Amino acid sequence: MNLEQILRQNIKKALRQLYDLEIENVELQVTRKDFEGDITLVVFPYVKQLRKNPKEIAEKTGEFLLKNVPEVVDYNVVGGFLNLVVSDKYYMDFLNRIFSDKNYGLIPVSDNEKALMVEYSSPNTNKPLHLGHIRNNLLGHSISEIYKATGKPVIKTQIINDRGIHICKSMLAWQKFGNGETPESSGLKGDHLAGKYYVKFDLEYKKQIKDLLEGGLTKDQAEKQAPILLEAQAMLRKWEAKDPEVMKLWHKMNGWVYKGFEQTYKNLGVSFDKNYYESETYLLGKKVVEEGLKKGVFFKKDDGSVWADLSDEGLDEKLLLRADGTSVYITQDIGTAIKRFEDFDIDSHIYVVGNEQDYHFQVLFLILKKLGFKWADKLYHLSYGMVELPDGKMKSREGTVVDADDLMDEMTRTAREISQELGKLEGYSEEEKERLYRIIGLGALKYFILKVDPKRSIMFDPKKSIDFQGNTGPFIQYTYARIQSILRKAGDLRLKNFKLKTLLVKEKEVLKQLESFPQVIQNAAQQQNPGVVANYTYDLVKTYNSFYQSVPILAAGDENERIFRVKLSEKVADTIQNAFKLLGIDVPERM
RNA sequence: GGUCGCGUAGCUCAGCUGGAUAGAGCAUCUGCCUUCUAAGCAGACGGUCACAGGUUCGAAUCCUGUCGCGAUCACCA
Repeated sequence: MNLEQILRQNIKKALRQLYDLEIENVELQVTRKDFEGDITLVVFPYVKQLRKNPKEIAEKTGEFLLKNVPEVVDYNVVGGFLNLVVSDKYYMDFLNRIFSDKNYGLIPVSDNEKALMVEYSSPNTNKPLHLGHIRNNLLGHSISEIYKATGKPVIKTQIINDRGIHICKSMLAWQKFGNGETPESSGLKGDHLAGKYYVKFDLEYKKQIKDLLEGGLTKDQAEKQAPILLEAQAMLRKWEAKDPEVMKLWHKMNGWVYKGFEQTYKNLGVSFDKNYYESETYLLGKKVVEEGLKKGVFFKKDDGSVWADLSDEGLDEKLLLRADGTSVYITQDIGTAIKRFEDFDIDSHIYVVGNEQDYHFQVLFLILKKLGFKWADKLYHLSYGMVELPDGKMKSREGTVVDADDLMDEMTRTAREISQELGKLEGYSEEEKERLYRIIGLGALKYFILKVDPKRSIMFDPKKSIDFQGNTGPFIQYTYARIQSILRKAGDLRLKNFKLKTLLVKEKEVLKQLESFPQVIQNAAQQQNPGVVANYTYDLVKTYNSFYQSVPILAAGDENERIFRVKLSEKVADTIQNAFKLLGIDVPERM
């Protein structure tokens, strides 16, 4: 039982014995810095029922706790706030209790609980990944790790949008203008190569539209009749008919792209347990929709198209199958969801997808519920905000996207420049240095993105570089590295036992921070927000640095103090590492 | 127009399951490296929590309305 539970229990007991009052909620909060104490009970909620003044209730309760709870060694009352002072011994025992647990705060994944599936990334295979995908990937990876740390088994997946007209566009452009160019011949990463031809298609398409407009066609006509678009549509039909030539080209170019994605994912530090491909699942949904039609869940219009009527739920009618029988986006998602629950023993599913698709998921979940799937109310959309540039949203057509690979390289470059300027890496090989620059550069990038509440949009200004000072990844990594330096010098002090009478305020502050880590993980999972972990880590580090700066550790006069402070420091470092693991950020031994 | 989300310091963000005087970082300014790594620490400056009502002992937080920004309402994905 932790301190908070002990206190809650005893406060209930106190009110019962003192006033014969049964209460549900005990409102505890961390005592504000300007007051003496560690934990504060707010007694206002009981005032009305008891018809006594808050000060008296607080006094009596404080007295009771002081007498009956060994961890409470003093109290004071300010207005309706009862500030409790917790014994130093409690915190020293706490440190001893958690010290040898390297995974402090992380609950081992349970083997008898059903898994949660998390879908993220979901790229198109016609262009490289950009900053928007980075946010998506980091959120997906981090939320998976956070759930695992609460003991929940997690299966990470992505749906790869590998078919459709947009894929044909880059294929066609490569066929027409590529002259057989390959990643090997050009030195381009496969996904960038495909992206290059996707852009080429668009240029040519625009040119043809312009010509047609000059030839006297309307804008609408020109957009629909441009020869290159007609060719792309013809190619899609051939693809659906499994034309060998087209399939061969499709396999070849997608192969390039997958290789490129693999490298980007590796650099970003994310991975998947299972891939789903749209080309393999897009037919599944059709069957289910047709069954739903028979059961009367959906209806057919005169032209033969199939719809879901969601007007009872306050939404519109939604198309599920076109008049010609072909499927639309949501049809495929229906099939994919069902397949996933068949393929794996999962009880819930999170889709990490941008908030532009809020409506889509609302509809998807409703339809699955209408179809009678029990798990339909265990589907969640982790909806996150867009990454915006100073002049608006990223638009791939307008060339304003921030490329994922470029950005990671740039972050590494910045880390290298700063490191070299500071020049603290004597004795490191070039290889070790380069690895370190990556850790720091990516740490800055990942923290920058993950510290923000997912539902908010992020402002990214390419002209301003991401900070490496203040509330940043490198700041926290730096604290970790500094502690490692101390631990290297501390020898076997960490293994000894300490005997102390009292703690300094700064020491106690750090221990209080450490104590809340497990609860922070629970909150982060519950809110599906890695930012909770990021901000906690920052607070922990701030508190530790303040201690570090004002209290000698290895230079302390008394050996018991040295032992205690080394152990405390080690535990802070462990916790930084564990917290950052949840964010997918590495920590360095030196920097 | 309907629906959803957001609006906190010059900028980027915490705080939002109601609690004490609204917190950080960046930027600007002041101190601190002969002692464990100064990517640090200590401090100053900076706020009508978009606005107006309401609920409450108490509202940045909950409710209603207004304004502003964004997304969405496709036989695109």
